[in-house]
Amino acid sequence: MVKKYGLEDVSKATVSRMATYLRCLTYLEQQGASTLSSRELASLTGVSAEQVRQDLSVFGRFGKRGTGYDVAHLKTEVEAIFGRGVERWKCCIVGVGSLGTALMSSRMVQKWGFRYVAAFDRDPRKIGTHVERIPVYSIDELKTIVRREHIAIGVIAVPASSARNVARILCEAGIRGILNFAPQSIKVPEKVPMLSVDLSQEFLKLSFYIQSAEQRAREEQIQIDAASHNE
Amino acid sequence: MVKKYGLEDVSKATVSRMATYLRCLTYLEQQGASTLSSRELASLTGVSAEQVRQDLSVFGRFGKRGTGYDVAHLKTEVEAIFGRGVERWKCCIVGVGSLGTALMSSRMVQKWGFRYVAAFDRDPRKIGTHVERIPVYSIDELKTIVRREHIAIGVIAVPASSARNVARILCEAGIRGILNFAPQSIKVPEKVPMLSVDLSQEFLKLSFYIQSAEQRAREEQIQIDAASHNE
DNA sequence: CCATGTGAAAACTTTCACAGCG
DNA sequence: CGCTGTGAAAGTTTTCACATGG
Repeated sequence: MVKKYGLEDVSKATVSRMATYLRCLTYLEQQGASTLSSRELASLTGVSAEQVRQDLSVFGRFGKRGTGYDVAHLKTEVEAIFGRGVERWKCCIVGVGSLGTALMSSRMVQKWGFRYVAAFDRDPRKIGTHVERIPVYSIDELKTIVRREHIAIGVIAVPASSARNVARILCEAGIRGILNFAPQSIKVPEKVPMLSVDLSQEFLKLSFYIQSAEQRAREEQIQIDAASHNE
Repeated sequence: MVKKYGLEDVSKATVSRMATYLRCLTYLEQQGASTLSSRELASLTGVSAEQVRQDLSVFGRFGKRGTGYDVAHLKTEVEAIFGRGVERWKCCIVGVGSLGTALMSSRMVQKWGFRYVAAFDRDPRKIGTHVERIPVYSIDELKTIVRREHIAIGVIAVPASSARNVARILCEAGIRGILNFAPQSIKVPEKVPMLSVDLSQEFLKLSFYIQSAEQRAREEQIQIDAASHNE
């Protein structure tokens, strides 16, 4: 039975992997690849082949038995799952600091149909200017502009101390989803999806894994030493 | 039995949540809080109280029954788990574009003991300059400088097309861990921990969740309409 | 004969329920 | 009496194994 996506709850992990598959498919299409097997896609993304097939089967049956998947076709299907073609997503960014500016200059994001139409800041020296051709407004104008321009996505790139207030204003303005880059836990109404990316947390996690890997390596070394001692 | 951390394999999700707890504990300490219960920490981070207790119990027993946890003490313990005090982590950044510059100016990262000591780029106009007081070198000097300075963490902030090559050079230089911000799947030896953050993937995931939430809302509306029609 | 698609088993994660301690 | 710490249950995700179709 072919499942139709949307209704059923797709796991977070699957959504995350699907985005990775899409990135790989884009890369492969540029490289001129025409077909690929689940095993190849698995090896490129670092998951198992069964996982790739299981993930894709949530959304439909895209492969040909004995052959694999058609790169261009699968890419189109996965793009559709992420809403490409349905509409172009209008975005705004709150906080025109170094991170905000870096996000606005990202070509990658634009490539997937996301488009910044406004930026907001509190600093009077920034208000009225343009960053990457995007006009910078006062935060006081946020609600009016988000409503008027039908902005779908709000990106929070302000310091932790203002993040909660910005999230509240975005929700009141009727934003459809939030991407939070401030190092602060934020509660939003359940109907407004929010994803948080905390860059400093990634550093902390990495340092944990480094210590963990090095401890494992030391323990293996002790095993080897013990074994050679018993020779 | 009190488990000692390090040896056992802690799940990725637990490591991630521990980093979030640490962020909250820092915030609470600044706010002057002295103790907190698992339920409070849970509510602040959006997980269940049992989850908080289960996560913490992997590393030890830090609470007092009937009272909860001492904020300052728990913060110290969690910091220790992430390697605070053990050493200060020397970092380098490869790719002095807008994202690289934004990462270098992040005060947050420095706060946790991470310290940039070198930046690398290919652009001759950037080589020899300083960004945020950090010297910019040619990528050709990477191996020498990483080895000489004992740099632990390499941050990849170059375009996707150069990411794999940069990762290879970092590994050859004996880097201990990698944080990859390039939208590219990279393979590194198993002994070198690597975390990848793909900003454009976060946008894609968010658009999936927005559509998913809005479809759910529409279906609920149909339910309500049907119910009122049957009155 | 090859590789997908998929039920079922295994592994893992979260929640539950409550014993035990301050 | 309240809240932690923790085995065990429930729930979820991943892997396995193989039927099915090009």
